[in-house]
Amino acid sequence: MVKQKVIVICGPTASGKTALSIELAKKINGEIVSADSMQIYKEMDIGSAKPTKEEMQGIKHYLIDFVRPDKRYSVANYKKDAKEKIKEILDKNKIPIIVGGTGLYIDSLIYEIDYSLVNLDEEYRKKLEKIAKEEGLEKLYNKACEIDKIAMEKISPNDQKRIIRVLEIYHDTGKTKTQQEIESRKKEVEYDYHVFAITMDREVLYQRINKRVDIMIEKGLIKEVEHMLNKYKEFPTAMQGLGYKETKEYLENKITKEEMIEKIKMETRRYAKRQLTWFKKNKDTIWLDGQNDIQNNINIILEEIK
RNA sequence: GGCUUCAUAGCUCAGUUGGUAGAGCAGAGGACUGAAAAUCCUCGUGUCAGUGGUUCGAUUCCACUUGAAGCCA
Repeated sequence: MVKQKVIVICGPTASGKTALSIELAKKINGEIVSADSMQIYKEMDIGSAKPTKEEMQGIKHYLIDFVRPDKRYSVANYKKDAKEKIKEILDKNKIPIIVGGTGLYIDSLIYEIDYSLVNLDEEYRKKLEKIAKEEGLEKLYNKACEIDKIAMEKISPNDQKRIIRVLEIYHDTGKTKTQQEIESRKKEVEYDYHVFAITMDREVLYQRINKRVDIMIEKGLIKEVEHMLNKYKEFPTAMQGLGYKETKEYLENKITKEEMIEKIKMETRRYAKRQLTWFKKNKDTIWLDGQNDIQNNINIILEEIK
């Protein structure tokens, strides 16, 4: 049986994914599944550059604006939710277009990674974090090395998150991370993914990022963050979003407004760089020039998916 | 106008008792399997303001020039 086509459009922040994907969806009768770890959150509209109703032009968007900022959400949830939405769209005889900048989320789909093998034990994680803080990360690092020497060759003694993950996997399953990763990729990839990535001249991209941050401030990013901080108590992941943590620092009088703006710009530029590094890894990706005319890029996509 | 201080990497500044120099930040490259807008790793040659002088040798000492800051008039 021939696999059904799914289009993926990725690329760094501010590269023009939204505009391109909506034009494409109009042209091919598609619907959009977002792959963005911040646009999932409700009330985080300005800072996450969520597309507005007008921008969407009637094109249906999924996995945007549906999680409370005080809830935890992760790739595992995303993989499950996105697979559901893809199926829904295909059942309507439409073409799913995955659009976003979160590389990890995209990879969970295109490599069909199974996250259901391990359960998250928040209590155990907290316990490990406490040990790291009080007795030193080195203790956890050494323990992780005993459990999974192979995985630890690639993990720095300073990388707390990944060290803890090695221990978590072992704690929950009795298996090493190395074993678990092999098992997580046993399933055959269900769809025929065509991956497109947008790039452009670094200088131009950075200018677009700077401009976009200025616009976010004008649109009321500070008010948006103020509102969130008043409404919710905890932010397991939402407050690590770019623009949000810096605005929070400003509201707490830790930095000036100017420092906040510069910091958001700088961190966003760095983020864009990391995104490009991630997307370069996939050798099957077809690269599009974001400075090209949108119709041009759509033609390239149409040619590729014929 | 006079005096003083300063002029070193894109920025902020160390430093060289005279043997051509190094941090932080910025920037670049990379990694990434349940926090991923997160987390982590690697990377430092620049007419040491300019021109002369002293010296085997000057970014370092001296003179002048230019620029900046401060003080006095």
